[in-house]
Amino acid sequence: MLKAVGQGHNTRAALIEAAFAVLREVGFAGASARAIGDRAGINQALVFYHFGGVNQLLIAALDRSSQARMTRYEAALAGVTDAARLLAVAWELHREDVETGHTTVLAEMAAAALSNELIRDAMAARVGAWLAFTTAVIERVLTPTPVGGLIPASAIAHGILAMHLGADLLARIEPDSEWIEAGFTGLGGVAGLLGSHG
Amino acid sequence: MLKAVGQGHNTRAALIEAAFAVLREVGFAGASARAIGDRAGINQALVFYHFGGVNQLLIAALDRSSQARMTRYEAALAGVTDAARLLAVAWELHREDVETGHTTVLAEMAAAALSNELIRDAMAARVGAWLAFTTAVIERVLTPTPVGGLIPASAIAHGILAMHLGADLLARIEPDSEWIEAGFTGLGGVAGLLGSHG
DNA sequence: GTCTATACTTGGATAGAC
DNA sequence: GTCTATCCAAGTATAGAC
Repeated sequence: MLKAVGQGHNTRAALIEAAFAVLREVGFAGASARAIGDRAGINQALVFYHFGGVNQLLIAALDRSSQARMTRYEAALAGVTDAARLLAVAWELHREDVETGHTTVLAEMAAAALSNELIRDAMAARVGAWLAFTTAVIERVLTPTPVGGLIPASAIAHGILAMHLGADLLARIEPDSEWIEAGFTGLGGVAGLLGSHG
Repeated sequence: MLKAVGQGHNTRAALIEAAFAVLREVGFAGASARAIGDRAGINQALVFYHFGGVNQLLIAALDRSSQARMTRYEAALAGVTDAARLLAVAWELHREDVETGHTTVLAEMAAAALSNELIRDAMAARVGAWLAFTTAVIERVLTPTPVGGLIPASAIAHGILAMHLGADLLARIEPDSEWIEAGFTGLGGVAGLLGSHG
């Protein structure tokens, strides 16, 4: 099964990386084959040769982003069982996501999902995986606390993902993002308040 | 100051309404002058005559949407002072926003703000007003409770807006939105837990 | 596998008739 | 104030040379 590919793999990877960068910087509306090709220093025709279309390339970029972050999240949250530590790690992971643009790309693809069936289906698969993962973590950490019985872990997971995406949208307009840190530390206080009589 | 305008006002209003509808259904990416004109049964050239460009029309639609909802919110939240009632009213208002598409339009414009300065500035003004309003409500209701001292009202307001927008993005992909109601009722339970020893 | 060239489509925007 | 006609720019997609 030796495939005598030359530059093929490199080009594919370069296009995926460029697609990610363009998606991050000018969003779905600006993510044309030309913009991505230019960004990668590669002819726009190769977008169609390698991926069959622009949206398919964007989905490939989403997949790579999502997979990379999933590995990171799994590693960072593996041993976490108490709520205080979960908040600290989650805060760090969120910051990483925002700074590296992964959240922006996810939010842009979610926006694009409104009118594009291909993207919507691709997003459904990825988001489903994230919800399952987050629900499992929440369940593990929150079940023994008093909040555990009040809100289903799955509902909390949905809320976290929504907040994650919404925070990115908000940051484009209101660059002052201190509220997130205030929220994380404040939640720690609330957890203490609840724990003190659990 | 009698302006002898004939159809002008009607046309402007029809275009704004059509812009809202298109934004809601196919998002910013699909909101072209032609799409909006067709939707209104009006020639696309009038978009430029009346508004100077597509983005300006979209901003006018955003403004109308935002203003209409602001009046509604002010009326609905005027007399609310306790947390349980706030949750109930907020849940109803959120549902209205989602069903009528106001949230989707806001989220699409937020997505567009990434690469469009005009839209970003317009959004900044509107979002600023919403944050101020929400912060005031939160402050009034939450200050006397134990949570009041832990998280600044402004941070909570940012979180609520982020969740509002994020929930809309999520709903495009995961149509199952029961988690929101579960979250609202769950929060009521948490409030009770905190109040029982405040 | 990559490039150039090109056909085709859509969208922004303006000029000019009515 | 509204419409038709039109120009121009940008984007998708394919064919064919290398």
